[in-house]
Amino acid sequence: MSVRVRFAPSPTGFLHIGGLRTALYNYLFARHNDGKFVLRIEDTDQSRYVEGAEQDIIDSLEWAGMKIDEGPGKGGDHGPYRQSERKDIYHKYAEQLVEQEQAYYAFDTVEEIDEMRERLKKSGNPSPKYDSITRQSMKNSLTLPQDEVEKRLENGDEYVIRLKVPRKESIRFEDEIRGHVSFETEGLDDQVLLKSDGMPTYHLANVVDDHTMEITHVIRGEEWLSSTPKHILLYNAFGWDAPIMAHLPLIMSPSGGKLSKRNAESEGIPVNTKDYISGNYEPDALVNFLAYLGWSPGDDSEIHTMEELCDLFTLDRVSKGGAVFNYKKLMWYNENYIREHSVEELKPRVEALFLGKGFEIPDDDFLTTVIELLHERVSKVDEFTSMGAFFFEAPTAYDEKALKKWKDDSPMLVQSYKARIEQLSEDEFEAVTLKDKLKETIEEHDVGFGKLMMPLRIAVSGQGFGPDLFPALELIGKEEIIKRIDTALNKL
RNA sequence: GCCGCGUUCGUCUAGGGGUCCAGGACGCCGCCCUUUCACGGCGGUAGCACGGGUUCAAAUCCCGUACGCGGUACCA
Repeated sequence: MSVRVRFAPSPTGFLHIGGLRTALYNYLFARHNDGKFVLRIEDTDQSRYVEGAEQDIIDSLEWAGMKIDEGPGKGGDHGPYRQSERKDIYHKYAEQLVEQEQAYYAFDTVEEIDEMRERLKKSGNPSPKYDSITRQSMKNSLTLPQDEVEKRLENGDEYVIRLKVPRKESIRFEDEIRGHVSFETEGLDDQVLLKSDGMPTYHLANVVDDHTMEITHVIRGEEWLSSTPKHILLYNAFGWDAPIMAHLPLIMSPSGGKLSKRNAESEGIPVNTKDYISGNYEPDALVNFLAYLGWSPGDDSEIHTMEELCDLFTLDRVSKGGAVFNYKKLMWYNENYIREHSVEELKPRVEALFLGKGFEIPDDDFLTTVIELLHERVSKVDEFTSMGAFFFEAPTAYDEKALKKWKDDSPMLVQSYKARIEQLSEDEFEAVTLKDKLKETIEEHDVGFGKLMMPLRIAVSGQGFGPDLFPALELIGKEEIIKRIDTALNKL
């Protein structure tokens, strides 16, 4: 049987980075096994539906380099791939369960259920359930006379369909990642399968879809582990074989807890994939990083392309414990990938970034040189424009920290250097010569290299760090450099 | 509360009874390279949650405790 996996997010907002990793593991597993990667949109909660979320999911997957085999907009033999378009299917299956007496209609209002729970709580039951005991005193097709049930149905009274969860039964299953897992049905509510708005709940829709879409492996976050017995119960009720389950460890925030908008952004970690896109992160770096958050190939390797990851990925190497998101490691990956990308690869993106900042690029050689000069020093592609702005315009301000290196003798030294390079013709204004002139200057005044270097760098770029200075001076050109030195001498 | 899952350096992890006084990576620190900033190279720092078993031998197996996380909805 060929492998089919699915990524099944709900369109309730932008795609979360944890969701992206779940998608990634599904994708890697599919590719590794020559299987299919299906996207299914779980839009059964109309109140939480967010316009544009589905597109965001699709865009995010594409950006990260995951190709969908079947899904909305893409098509396939198992559609539709949006749950809101499969209502009839769920109805049919829910009714089937009622007929089989494995489920029943319930007419209780939310208020009535709350009341029941409150009452039981007061009488000492800490976690009251709508279960095999309490359902006997509620308004449902198990307690109401047959004709009243029919009348209510005909009248169009609101109802839900609930699963008849057995009273005391052990549900055991094998999880690919965790091994043996078992739950008792005691402690489970009679799950609502069909909501009063006609939509299925996650549990029903998920099971029906996974079965009808012929999903072989369910790879999802650990937050679903305790729902799995409900799903097993459903598979059993339908007489279907359950797919193989694999529950992934959660991605945690450095401050503790499941990575969420709240606890992540306060740590400087973007949570939505779109933030990584607009933040100019390298998709292959993020993918590499995410793959290693909860999985490792077992050797000492760290850097792998998507293709290599597809090759290496197996579920038995996924770890069980939650993994804390390490932003610095992500940045390390990002730097690595930038360095691995050639100047030619980088060029269009960097050009767009510079243009976006309103800088005019004189010619292609100029851009090439700028990128070459900054290539090894940049950890995110947008730093080309922050670190490299001075190639295009004179510094508008001088970095305060850098200014500490602007000492009493700095003006004199800079002045002295300026006098020397002013003598140079345009042709002579090149890196080697400029460096020689600096040597001459420091020798004359008997000071160390840094004594002149730093002030010069500050005068020209406004910063205390940056690319190799002499080629930068050459690129910017004599006239402009002299001008910047004069300005600095004036201001500082 | 109840149920479930987890726990190896600060973080991601390797390791699944002897080869482990625990290996790699990020971070941090130091040195070298570079008369600048980086890159790079080299080295250092730091860990088997705790307590009981089982065994000649336990990071590895079992039990318990602690801690963390998740779930407990007509949300997914």
